[in-house]
Amino acid sequence: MRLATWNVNSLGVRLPQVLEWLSSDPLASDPSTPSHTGVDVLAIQETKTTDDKFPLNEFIDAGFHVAFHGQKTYNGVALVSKHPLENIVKNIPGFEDEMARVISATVNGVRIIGAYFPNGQGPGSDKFEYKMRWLKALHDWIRSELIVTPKMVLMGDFNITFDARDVWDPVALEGTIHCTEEERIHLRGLIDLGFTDAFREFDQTEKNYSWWDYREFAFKRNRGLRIDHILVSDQLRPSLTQCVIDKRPRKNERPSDHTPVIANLS
DNA sequence: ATGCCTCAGCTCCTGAGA
Repeated sequence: MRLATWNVNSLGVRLPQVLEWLSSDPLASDPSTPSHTGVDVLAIQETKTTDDKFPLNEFIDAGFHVAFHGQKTYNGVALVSKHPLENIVKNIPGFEDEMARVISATVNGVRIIGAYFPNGQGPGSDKFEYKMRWLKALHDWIRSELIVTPKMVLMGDFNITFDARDVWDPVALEGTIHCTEEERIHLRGLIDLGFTDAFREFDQTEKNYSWWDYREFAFKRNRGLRIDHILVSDQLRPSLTQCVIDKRPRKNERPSDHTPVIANLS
């Protein structure tokens, strides 16, 4: 089962790119790819669209099942799947939140959680405080969910780097948003529940990122961050065979500032 | 340089993103 996550920064703008990407072989550029099929489940973040305007028919016509949880202007998440999506849950149960950031469903017996973690703006801000509360709520919820469905994938735009390898200039950006110790403690807290960062299970080239600022030719200069992640639970880890970042969509015209991350489960 | 792009919306400026 091939899984992917992509912050599209407006599905209204990026829908054609998403459909094109889904219909292509997302790993064709990787010589080690074992097969040539598209993704089974794609988690989308920042749809920036209300549910009544979600392009449901476009995905259905392309042969996909879809679950979505949107809001006006900001946030919004969706799961696009070749297989039926069961037991759909929106946001973190018990955590009061007007923002649409999480959507979960079971596919082929695997619990899949797609999430758009808060940005957090900067340490000391109200938004940073919200990010910390949200991360705590996510951790407590995932801990209990893992008992129910130990085969679990948590993927999305985490808005947190693991360490210096995920940061184009770790010295200059130390302690800034996405790179603070407080955020990384929460990220490691999720790992400690029994997850693996799929990307680091495999040999990767250096300076391998999933997001680049639109400004100052950041992509061309590879000034990026790795903030989009796929975490697989301990029960799924033995079946993990590959994890790559597909940089090709970042070269599109009118690209998202994020690019997809893909993991393969045998 | 609380900027540089990009996107949505009570749209020709502002807030937010990361």
